[in-house]
Amino acid sequence: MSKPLPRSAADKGGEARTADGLALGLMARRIGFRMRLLQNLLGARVVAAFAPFGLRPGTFTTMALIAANPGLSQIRLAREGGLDKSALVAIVDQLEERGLAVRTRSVIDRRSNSLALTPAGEALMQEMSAAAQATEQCIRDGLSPAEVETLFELLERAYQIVAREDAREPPG
Amino acid sequence: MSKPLPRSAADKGGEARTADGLALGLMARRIGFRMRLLQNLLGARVVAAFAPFGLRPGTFTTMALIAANPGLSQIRLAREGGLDKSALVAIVDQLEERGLAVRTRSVIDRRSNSLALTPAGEALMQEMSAAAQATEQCIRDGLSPAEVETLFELLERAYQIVAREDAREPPG
DNA sequence: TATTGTTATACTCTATAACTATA
DNA sequence: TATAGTTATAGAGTATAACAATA
Repeated sequence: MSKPLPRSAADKGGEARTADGLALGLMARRIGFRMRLLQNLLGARVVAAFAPFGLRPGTFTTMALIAANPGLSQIRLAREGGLDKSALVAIVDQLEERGLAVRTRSVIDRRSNSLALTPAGEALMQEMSAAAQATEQCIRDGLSPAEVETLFELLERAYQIVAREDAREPPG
Repeated sequence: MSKPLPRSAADKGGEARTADGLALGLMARRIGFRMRLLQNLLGARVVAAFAPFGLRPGTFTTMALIAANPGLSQIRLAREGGLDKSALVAIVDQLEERGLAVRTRSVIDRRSNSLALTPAGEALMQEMSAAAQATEQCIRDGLSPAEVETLFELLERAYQIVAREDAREPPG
């Protein structure tokens, strides 16, 4: 408690601060908090970028995961997407109403739905993906290509580390 | 659109997937989404770690920012913390009721409150900070010290890049 | 006239439990 | 008996607007 924290590259030249000059204090060395600061900014951009499409970020994520995993069931999508299965119902309803996705009863297990995007859904997803990537383009431009890869790699490894530990002993 | 994405270190050996094997598709190259995957896991851990204290993560963040910025006003704290000023009233109320923080009218501008932690608030914040750091310890253990520093540095630089661009042209 | 803190209100998300049809 | 999807409902979180005190 009395030992000083090691001075990191991230706060050399003084204590780490927000863009408006607020000191981060104990939050400076919290990975989760540092990610959230960045996501607060990116999230606002994504909401604005998706507004013309009339869909929310979570709905787009749902579309992208369906597209990448044809025949995906709602229960699995809910678990992986970090939302409740009941919350997903409204999202899939909305996608069906707009003709972007379809539910078909699974022939293997008739309790579950096989989800798939329609061609219109595929097309819209590609458009929205481009809009979403544009919100992060400044990061790709401001970092070197190698640094961008390093960021992806470190986020991936951190995620796998935590997921593996959770698998042994869930947090909830 | 027809150009294949460059194969990155983060998804070498095949498409990037969640811990449960779901393909990420277009989300694989989204910095915001990759951070959110990790935060979904960390967030559940932090909520569990804070439950014994009877406080939520946002309340702890508020305490930490007050501690690092003595005399902070509610309006500035709300702006920086990414929440509405009206939402902050309930949080500060709760901190005052539990004797963890105090409001004093600013002598410079009597419209604004100067926020400060009480000694009890300082002590609890230190305890909660240790509990929060413990939720991320496996990442610090699983990555090398240099990699941890690189992760902090890249998150910091990405944040500053986006914040600087937002300052020129806000997204909302 | 603009800003800080507050209150009230409405809206959205989320969490929980129950219900059905299948297994 | 357990699971996938659905529905209903209640609680928490968030956003908006209005107000009093102060600048």
